Amino acid sequence: MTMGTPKEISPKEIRKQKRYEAIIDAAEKVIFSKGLEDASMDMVAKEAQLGKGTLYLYFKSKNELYRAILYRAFLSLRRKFLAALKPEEVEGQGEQKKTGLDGLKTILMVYLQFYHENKDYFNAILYFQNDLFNLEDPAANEKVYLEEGIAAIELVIEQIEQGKKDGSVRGDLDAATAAYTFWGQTMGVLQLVQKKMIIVEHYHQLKAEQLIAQHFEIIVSFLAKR
Amino acid sequence: MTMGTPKEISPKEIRKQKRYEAIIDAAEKVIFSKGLEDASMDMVAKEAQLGKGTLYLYFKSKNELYRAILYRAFLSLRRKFLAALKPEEVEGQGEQKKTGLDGLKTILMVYLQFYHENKDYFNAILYFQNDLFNLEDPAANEKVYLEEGIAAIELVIEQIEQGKKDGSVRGDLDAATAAYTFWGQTMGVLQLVQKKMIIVEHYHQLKAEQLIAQHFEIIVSFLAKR
Amino acid sequence: MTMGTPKEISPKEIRKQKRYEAIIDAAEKVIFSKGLEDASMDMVAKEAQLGKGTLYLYFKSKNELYRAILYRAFLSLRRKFLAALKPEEVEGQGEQKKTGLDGLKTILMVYLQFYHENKDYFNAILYFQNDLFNLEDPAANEKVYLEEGIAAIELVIEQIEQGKKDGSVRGDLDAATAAYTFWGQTMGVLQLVQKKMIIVEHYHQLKAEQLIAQHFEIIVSFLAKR
Amino acid sequence: MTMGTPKEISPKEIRKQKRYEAIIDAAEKVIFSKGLEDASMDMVAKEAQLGKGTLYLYFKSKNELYRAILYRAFLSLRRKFLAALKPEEVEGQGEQKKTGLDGLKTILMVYLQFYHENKDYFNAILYFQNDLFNLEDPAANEKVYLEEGIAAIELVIEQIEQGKKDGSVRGDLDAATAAYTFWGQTMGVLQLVQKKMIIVEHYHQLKAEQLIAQHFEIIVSFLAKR
DNA sequence: TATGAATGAGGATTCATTCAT
DNA sequence: GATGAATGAATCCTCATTCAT
Repeated sequence: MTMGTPKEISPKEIRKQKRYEAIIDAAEKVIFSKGLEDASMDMVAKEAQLGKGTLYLYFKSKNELYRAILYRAFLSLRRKFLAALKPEEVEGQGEQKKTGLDGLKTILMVYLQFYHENKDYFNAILYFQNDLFNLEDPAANEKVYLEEGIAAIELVIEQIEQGKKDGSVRGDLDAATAAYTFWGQTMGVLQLVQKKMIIVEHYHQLKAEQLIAQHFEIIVSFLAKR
Repeated sequence: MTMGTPKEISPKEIRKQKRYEAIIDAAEKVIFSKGLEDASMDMVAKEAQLGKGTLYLYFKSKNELYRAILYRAFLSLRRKFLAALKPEEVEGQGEQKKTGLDGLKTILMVYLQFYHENKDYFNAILYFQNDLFNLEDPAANEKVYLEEGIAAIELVIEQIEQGKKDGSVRGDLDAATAAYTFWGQTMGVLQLVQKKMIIVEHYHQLKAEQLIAQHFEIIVSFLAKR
Repeated sequence: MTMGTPKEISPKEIRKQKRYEAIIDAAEKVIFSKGLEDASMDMVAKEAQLGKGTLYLYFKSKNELYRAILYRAFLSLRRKFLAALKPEEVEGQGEQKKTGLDGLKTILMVYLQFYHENKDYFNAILYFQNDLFNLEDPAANEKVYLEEGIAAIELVIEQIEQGKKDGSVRGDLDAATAAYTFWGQTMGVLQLVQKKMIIVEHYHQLKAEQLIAQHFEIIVSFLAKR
Repeated sequence: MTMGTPKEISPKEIRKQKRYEAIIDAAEKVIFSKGLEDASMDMVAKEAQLGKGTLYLYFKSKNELYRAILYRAFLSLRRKFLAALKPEEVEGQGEQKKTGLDGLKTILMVYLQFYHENKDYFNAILYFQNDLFNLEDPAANEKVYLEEGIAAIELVIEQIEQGKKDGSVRGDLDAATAAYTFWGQTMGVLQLVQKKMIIVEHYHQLKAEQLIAQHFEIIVSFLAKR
């Protein structure tokens, strides 16, 4: 960010950027605690200690503000993926080679961890998942958040392809198809766990961990099959 | 509900029941065409040709009305499951024995068909799935719809257990755990297909059918494993 | 309901009608004192001592409310026309025959009086006059106020035709054309008098009455020409 | 304005004046296309490629900006009057003598032409006409636009007086009174034509041209009377 | 001079629910 | 039982104007 030379960001720009982030911070605080629908722009403005109009200087609608949060959510998720995938440098041995399957397991683990530790961001993604979405309508620059999400999924695709190459993953898969299917399945299971576990527990005495473990097993055993 | 004396339902009761159903009919028409949020009680009342107050004699809130629809959705789904599972009586041969695995495949197929042919009910279920749910809050009698949903899942559980017995399904599964996991995964994949396929198609040129087929393969191959 | 005599308005209907009028009363009070733009529905509701929502039970928009006022304005104007045109029964002599020209003079006088004594209604009409109007958009039943206005103008047309017949008005006129032209001219002069007299007085030391008298003379002398 | 020393206008002054006009240009573009209410200062600033604050260096309010447009409108109208009144120099014959009545006819024709060809400016004047006006409130220098309007009317006054002298116009008129009355009448008829012709056409099958011709006839016949 | 970031008041409308009749 | 009139909270967004830089 502090690039050194070429760009020389003006202090004005910096202040602007800070405020931008501060508004998202405030929005997160309000939206995560009240829910998107029940959070009003007034509340966000108050939380951010800014005039309501100022919010609209930075985000042209409440939805845009939500998308900024979504962007953060996807970005955070992808970064965790990347961090976890980065070959660990174990002391004295250099890099550890990881198979594609290992990578996929890692991603899955990270996802579950993300679900546990970043419930708010996870819910933002979940909300998005359930939102009917029209690709055409928004100006191109508003789709950044979307591309961040796609980028996260592409990491899964890459690992599947890697696995196909290194033999850790069955070779007959279409990587993209499999990746999206896994994605959907995983979101579905976590949604169930997140929103309906009380019922499941009540009627069948199951624990979230069981479902998650089962899901994990299904995916991994499928990938590795044969 | 009116157990005890099965016969002698007063004509009053009958009229009441008819009106009850008529209101749900009206609610479905309105809600399915406008969406839950955008459908007002006024519209439902008009559609049902009843006073708005009357609605509240039968359903104590808009949500209750939605739940009645949800009940129908689950009921419809379960009936389709049952119908498809009923051993076909092929002429002259008596019943066809079906393995648990066959039953599970059938259920999955029926589910997919349900998704295609009953989008409205499917969406009702999907909406419910995404709704934070608190078991405690509603009066006991409002949970009927829930139990109908549970009953549908229990058909899955039964088939898994049947499969374990007849050897068509791997024996190490916990039936309930697997059933809920499958349920979650399936809802997740169909949610993705339903709400985000435009994006998936746009970025990775996939078709809904591919994801669904992949999902089907994952589940079946897992069940049958070994 | 209580049939008896064909019309027999139910007390409910009466209450409804009363409230309807009461709302318009309140709206007039608020709108005439603050101006249409600056009058809020809240203020009207408060003035009417009703919930804001109730207003919308009777008028489906603020504009509709304004139109109800406009209707009253036109109705009031037309009634004054009618009352003034009604042949006076002078004691002992029976009806006075009035020529068309007399009728037109009467209408003009009444209009001027209306301008003086019903400034608020006059301004409502003036505002309407300056409002771009689209015939197509409103539901038919919303145009009642318009037809009331048309009816007022038609009285002018009738008098011109009457005058052509009885010879008091020049015979080469197209009654409708003349009537609308007079209407436009009169509104224009009164608008000037109403809104810009201060300026006219300041720069040319004229009085409203002079302009009005001049206008009167122009019209009458034209009508009677030859 | 800058009388006194006609020469030596500093380049600074020139730049200032240019910018001043450029802002009005931008304002016209925006206001004429969106309407006064719907045009925002932001839009004007963008159109003028200036900072929003800069606008306020040249015009102390949005209204002031509108008045500058109004000034142009009146100026344009008056210039057209002047141009049309200027005695034509027909080749070989020297100047044509024109009577006052001719001049008044000319002015009326020009006005109608102005209405047709400069609808935007005409509407600006119309809007002004309908605006309640308070002579006291504005700083003296803001009334320039007003005086431009007055100047236009004074041309009418002059022509009436000229006509009284040369016998083409009846001698018993008060020139100022008549001029303002004509002005009001004309604005009224054109307002009707501009805003309500759809209705008039709908209910009485009249055409704008008919009303305008009728108006013309009324005025001219009145002026020339006897 | 020029800028443009910040402000915050302001308003029409909808709708689930109640309750007197 | 039926009704439907009444309620009033709740919310997004715009925009003229100011003022620190």
